[in-house]
Amino acid sequence: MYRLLKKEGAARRGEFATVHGTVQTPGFMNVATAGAIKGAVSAYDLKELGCQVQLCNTYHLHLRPGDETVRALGGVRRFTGWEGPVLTDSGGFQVFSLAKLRSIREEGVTFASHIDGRKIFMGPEESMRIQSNLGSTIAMAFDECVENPAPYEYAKASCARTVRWLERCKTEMARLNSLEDTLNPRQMLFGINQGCTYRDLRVEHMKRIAAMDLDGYGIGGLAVGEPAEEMYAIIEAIEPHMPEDKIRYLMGVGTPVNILEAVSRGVDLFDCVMPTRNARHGHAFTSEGVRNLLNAKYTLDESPLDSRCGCPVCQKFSRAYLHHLFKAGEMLAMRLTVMHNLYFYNHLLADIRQALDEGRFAEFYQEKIQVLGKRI
RNA sequence: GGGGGAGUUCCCGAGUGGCCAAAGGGGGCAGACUGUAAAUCUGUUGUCGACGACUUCAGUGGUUCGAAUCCACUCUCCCCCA
Repeated sequence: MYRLLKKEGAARRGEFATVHGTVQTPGFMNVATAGAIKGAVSAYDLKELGCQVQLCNTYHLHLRPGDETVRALGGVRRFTGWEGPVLTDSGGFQVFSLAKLRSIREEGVTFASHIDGRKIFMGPEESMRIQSNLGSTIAMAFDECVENPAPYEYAKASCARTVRWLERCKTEMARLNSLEDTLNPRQMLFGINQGCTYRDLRVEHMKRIAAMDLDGYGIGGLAVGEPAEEMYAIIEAIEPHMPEDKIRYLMGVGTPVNILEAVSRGVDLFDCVMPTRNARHGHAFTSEGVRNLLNAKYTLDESPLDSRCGCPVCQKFSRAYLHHLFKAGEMLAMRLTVMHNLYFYNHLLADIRQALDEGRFAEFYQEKIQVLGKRI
C-alpha cells in the first residue's frame, strides 16, 4: 500500500507498506536475478549497503533451481537469506533479451532454455504460479518487453496482448493468493505499461491498466536503445494517467542521471543491473562521476574511490588497490566495487528522499545533474 | 671435444622467396554495458609530415628484380654423446 508523504513538482516522497516491510520511496531495488547479487555480495552485505528491496527473476529461478525447489526451501526470501521485500520480475524482460530463443503467441511464450535448449512455456498463469512459488512480496505481470525500434502496428498489437495477459495475471494471482497453502497470501501484483516510443499507445495503455486497480504500476520497455530524452518524454506523457495513490516503478533504469530525471517526473521505484554489471567491468559510480578503475592513471592513486562515500570499501581501500585487483583478475575487485556501487545507488536514493523531505529537491537535482554523468 | 636444434614486432608463438608491418594468443592502452544468456563484448597496440612513406624478424656480408624466409661467417641459447 502506497502512501504519498510529500510532493515537490512532480517528484514524490512516499512509503510503500508490504507484508515484508515498508519501502521508503523513491527507492532503488538491488538486482539478484538468479537469487544472487552477481559479484559475490550476499543478503548479509545488502543490509549494510542500504538495500531496501531485492529483485529476483521468475524465468531464471524457474530454470534453476526450479520454483518448486525454492518453494520447498521456504521461498526466495528464506532461500537467499534476504528478509526484506523481494520483487520478482515476471520473465517479460526475457521475451526481449532472449528474443532469439523464444516464440510468442496469444497463450504465452515458448522459450528454448538458454541453459540446455529445452522448451519452456511461460504464459501469464505460469509466470504467476512461479512467482507464487517463489513467495515474493511483489509479483510483476507477465508482459512483452518490445524491442526498439518496433513498427507501430506491432507495438499496438503487443500492447493489446499485454493487457489481455494482465487480466489473466490478475485472475490467476487472486486464485493463488486464496489457496490454503500459498507462501505469501498477500502477494502483490504490479501491471506494466508498454507501447514502445508511441505516445498514444503508451497513454492509452496506461489508462487501460490504471483502471484495473493493481498494487502498483511498472513502466516497462524503456532504456532499450531509445535516447534518454525520448524516455523522459514518455514518462511525462503517461505520468498524469498513473494513479496518484499507487507506486510507480520505472523498470530497469538506469544511470544516476536517469534516476534523477525520472524522480523529477514522478517515478518512485527503480532497479538496474548497471551498478552491479558495470562494477564487475571495472566502472565505479561516484559523487563526482564515473570512474574506470582499469585506467592506468589509478596505478599510484591512494585516494578512496569516492572521498564523500561512507561505504565500507571507501573507508578502507585505495583506487590503486582496486586498480591492481582488476588488473590481476582478482574476484575481490568485483566484490568490493559491486559493494561500493550498490551503496552509492542506495544512498543516492536516500539523499533524494532527504532532499524531498526537506523541500530542496530542485536544488539537489540541479547540483547533481551536472556531475553524476561525467566520466572522470 | 663430437653431433643436433633454435634465435620473429612488449612476451609466447605462426610464417620457410613476392599476397608480410608479419596469423593467433597473452600483456598494454582505451571504449561499451540500463526489468543480467554479460567476471562479458568492442576497438587499438613499429615509426612518421599517415588512402603514402620509412625502419623491423640475433649481427655482418652475400645471392636475387625482390629475403623474416636462400647462402657464408659471427654471436647467443638449448639438447644429446664424450
